[in-house]
Amino acid sequence: MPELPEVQTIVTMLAPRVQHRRIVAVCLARRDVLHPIDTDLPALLVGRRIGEICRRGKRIIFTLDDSRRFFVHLGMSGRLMVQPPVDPLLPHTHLTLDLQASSAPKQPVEQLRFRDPRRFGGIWWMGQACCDNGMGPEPLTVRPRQLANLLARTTRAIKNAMLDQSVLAGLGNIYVDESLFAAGIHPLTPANALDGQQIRALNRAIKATLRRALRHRGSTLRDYRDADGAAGNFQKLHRVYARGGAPCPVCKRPVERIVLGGRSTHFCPNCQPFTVG
DNA sequence: GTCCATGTTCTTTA
DNA sequence: CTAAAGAACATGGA
Repeated sequence: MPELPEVQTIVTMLAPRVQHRRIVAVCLARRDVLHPIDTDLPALLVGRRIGEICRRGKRIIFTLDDSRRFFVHLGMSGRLMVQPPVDPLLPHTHLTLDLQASSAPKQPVEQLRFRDPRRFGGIWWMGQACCDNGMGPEPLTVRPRQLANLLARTTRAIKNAMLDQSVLAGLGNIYVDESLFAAGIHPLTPANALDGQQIRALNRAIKATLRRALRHRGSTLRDYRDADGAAGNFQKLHRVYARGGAPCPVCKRPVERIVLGGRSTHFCPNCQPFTVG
């Protein structure tokens, strides 16, 4: 569910609400969302203050005041919300952190809650480690030359290459389809067959698509909610994603839906012609 | 009952 | 051997 714009929206909201607050209690409802599974989370977290919160790919990285870190990945259905303890605890709430009230600007005791019905997401204890191993560059800042080098290394369909987090970290099914449409590139084009002009178009399309999605607070198809439980708005502006059969917003011919790598892929055959060479 | 889903990782195939 | 394709994971909604 959550791709870069959704994850970034949550991080931006979370930062001012949890930064510098002390964790006074930890409730882990089930262990299998925690990695390594035998991590003693209460011992590591209780008494610590939360420092910086940042995003890397689709990961939300929390740095503690002892410079140790953990990250949360939301998987398909994960949510992170900040709410008062009196709010009813919804099913599939796997982790709750009680955050101390601060005295200065009157701030109530609040809880940071992680819910994830499908449990594709989870919490990863990092310690002092860096989590960049095997992760591709950030799509918002990757240089065209770097993008060209990454894509030249593989013959896979460009759609599959862009979904690979070791190529680019943060894109998912929605933003790959939307970026390829904006760039006018057919999703089945072999990644190493893109010419210089297509690479430049794709580089611009990825950044423009992500920035627009960020302005609209991400896409809510079904599960995604921000840190206050509010839906995103960008789904209303999708041009091809989940619009199979609907008219292309540019040429009005029907958007096509195919299955690629076991996942639905949407494109306009007219605006994204298949050309190799 | 069936099919489908925003992600990742392990297994199988070429 | 490597790269790529496919299956599996768990739950809920249509």
